[in-house]
Amino acid sequence: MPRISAERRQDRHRSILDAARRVLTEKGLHEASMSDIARDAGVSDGLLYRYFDSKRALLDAVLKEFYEGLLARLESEVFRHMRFEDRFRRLVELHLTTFIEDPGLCRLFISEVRVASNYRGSETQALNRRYTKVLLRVMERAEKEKRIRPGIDHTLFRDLVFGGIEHLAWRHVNGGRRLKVAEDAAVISTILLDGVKP
Amino acid sequence: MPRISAERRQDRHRSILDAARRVLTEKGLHEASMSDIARDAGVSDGLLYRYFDSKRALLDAVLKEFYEGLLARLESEVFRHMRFEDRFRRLVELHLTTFIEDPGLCRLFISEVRVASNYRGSETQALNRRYTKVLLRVMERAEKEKRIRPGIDHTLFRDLVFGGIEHLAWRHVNGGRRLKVAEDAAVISTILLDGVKP
DNA sequence: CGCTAAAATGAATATCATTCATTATAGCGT
DNA sequence: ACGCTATAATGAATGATATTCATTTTAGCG
Repeated sequence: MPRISAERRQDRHRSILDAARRVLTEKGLHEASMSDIARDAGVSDGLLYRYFDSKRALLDAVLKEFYEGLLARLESEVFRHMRFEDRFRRLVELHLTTFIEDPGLCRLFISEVRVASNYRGSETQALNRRYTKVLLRVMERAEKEKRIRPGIDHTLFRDLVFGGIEHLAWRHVNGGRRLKVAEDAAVISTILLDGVKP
Repeated sequence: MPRISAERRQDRHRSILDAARRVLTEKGLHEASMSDIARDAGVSDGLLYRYFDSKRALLDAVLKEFYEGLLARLESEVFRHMRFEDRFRRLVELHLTTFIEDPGLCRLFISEVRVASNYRGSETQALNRRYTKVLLRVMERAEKEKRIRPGIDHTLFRDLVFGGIEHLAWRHVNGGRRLKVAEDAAVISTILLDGVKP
């Protein structure tokens, strides 16, 4: 028999998750201490561990929520288009948009999660898989309809697309070259589409 | 008047650097402690700080040495070829080869250095710039000779190339998809070259 | 062969993540 | 309304580890 209501537990959970998102995106994983997060959430240090197993679990939870939103948007937007080229362009544009909208979370994901030693097999990796799977689905369809040249390794092309965009966007996230979404998306898409044309 | 010879100082420096490379590539930055490195080098913890300012400085020194080797090789190999296509293919192949030859150092660079908050303006970034500059030089020449379509943003294309390869190779470094250098390099090069053809 | 400045040491310090003994409290049964 | 108790919440203690610095050792000159 629990002594606090499910609502209260949810509220606490949310306060902590929100605080973690704010503090982690602002200061980065290593600069942000658990005490910073606890203070921001208005709870004691120890309580964090009744809601999350560890600092990393907290980070993972923040990014999981972020990723779920991205995934829903990507899936719903990309398949509105019918032609391969339009789908691909929309995917590139949306992916770039993410970096503009949430540089802090993108930075966190790239610098702390994707490269972590425990990434393989994690829930975050599963989400990342589903996210990039959208492109694979788009390509399978395109190959059937002969819109792309046969014999291209889809996973290799996927890595080229997401890796290339990420690298480009990283400079934006770090305050280097400014990203102009529509324009850059068009250039990237054109190069990559020409690269796989029949 | 120093009480040890320059040779001895060099030897110590090298022992520590070698130990750091071994320990850091094997255990990763956070799992490896300064004591681990000191033990491997056969010196006391404190002495590390008479040769390097901090753990990060040690990491940077290890990667600087690594990068200098890569750079020398890239510059000497790529410009042996005269045609744009051959230069580009060679660059892609060499870059992929690096991930096969030194997965530990590549992993360290990607996960700990390129994403670090103090990367901008660092010596390592300068080396990275020189490294990727090779591609920019190749492209400038190619554009003058009309081997690539005009109006392509070279830095954008550069990010696409290095980002794409890195992403692909990351799976290799992490024990995922196995990299077949010659074959994968050919596929990547073909896609990207077709993408910028006049 | 002692002297001294620099090299080398390793115990002490500071900073966290995490744990856990202790205290506070929600809400049930009476 | 009022204890009672299981759970929530706390925050000081623990352990790990980067870094510092007072102390010890040593190279090699006069």
